[in-house]
Amino acid sequence: MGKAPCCDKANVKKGPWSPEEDAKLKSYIEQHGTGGNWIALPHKIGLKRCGKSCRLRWLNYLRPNIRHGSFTEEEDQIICNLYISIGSRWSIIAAQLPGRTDNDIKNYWNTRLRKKVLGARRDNHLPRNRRHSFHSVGSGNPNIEPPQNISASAMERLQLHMQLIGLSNPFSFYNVPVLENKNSMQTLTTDAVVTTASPIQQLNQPCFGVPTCSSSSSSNADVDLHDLVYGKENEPAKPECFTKDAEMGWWESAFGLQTEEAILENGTLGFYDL
DNA sequence: AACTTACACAACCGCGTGGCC
DNA sequence: CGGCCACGCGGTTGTGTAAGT
Repeated sequence: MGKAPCCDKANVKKGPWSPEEDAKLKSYIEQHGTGGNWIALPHKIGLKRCGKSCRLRWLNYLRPNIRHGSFTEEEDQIICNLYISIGSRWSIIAAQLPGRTDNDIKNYWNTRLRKKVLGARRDNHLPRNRRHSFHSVGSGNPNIEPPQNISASAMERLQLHMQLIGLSNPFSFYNVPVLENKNSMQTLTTDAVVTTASPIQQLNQPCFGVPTCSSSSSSNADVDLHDLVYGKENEPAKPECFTKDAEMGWWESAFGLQTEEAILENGTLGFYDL
């Protein structure tokens, strides 16, 4: 017994929205709101669309103050930092980028930013259901087999993290017996990353690649996230928010919207799910 | 010019969660 | 307390188009 479908699939239209449909939905919601019931909404307007589809269209496209178009360097950095910290919690990441939708950010990460950070990939030749799998994430070394019990997302974040702390081979630690299984990995994560400092403190550490206020932080092998994304050459001026007063954490200066306490209270930071 | 490949973005699907009865 | 339902989220797929051959 499966879950009941949210709508009568035989009688709903699928595919791209027409301008007429957009106009209907937009004008109705602007006048009446959603009424707290997306399922009923398309019937009220006379749209042959699933309520879920209406909701998605509104949230991702029709809603006021939506920003489309290219992402700024500052947004790139925020996305990268948060992805490392919390993984693919796109809605949480989107909450830090006013005007951006989770869908937008997810697409942007999957199609462009990931390549910027982790290197170009050529996996479109793979069947759809094999895209985004771990092996295609560009470690560049086919001989290194990742452990199979770690999610692709987690591995990707680990890889990014390793790049940021300057390890040329992101999987080199698999040579260490104690790290060969996920439990050990969890131990590593828990002991070495999560509990040694508050998440905010961790993020203020160079190893998270955050462009700290002391931009000379890149001692020895540390790699600045900005360098990773944009390269060291032609280094543009860093966003002001990342070079402000040393007393202001990068988090506060970058996000401003939420205090560290609020973030911690919301449980939105930490090195999740590795 | 025609065809193929790669890319970007929109939209769909299925599942987890929380509110309500 | 348990079941139902709608919502929200993240993963995945579809589609249009630009770039390459």
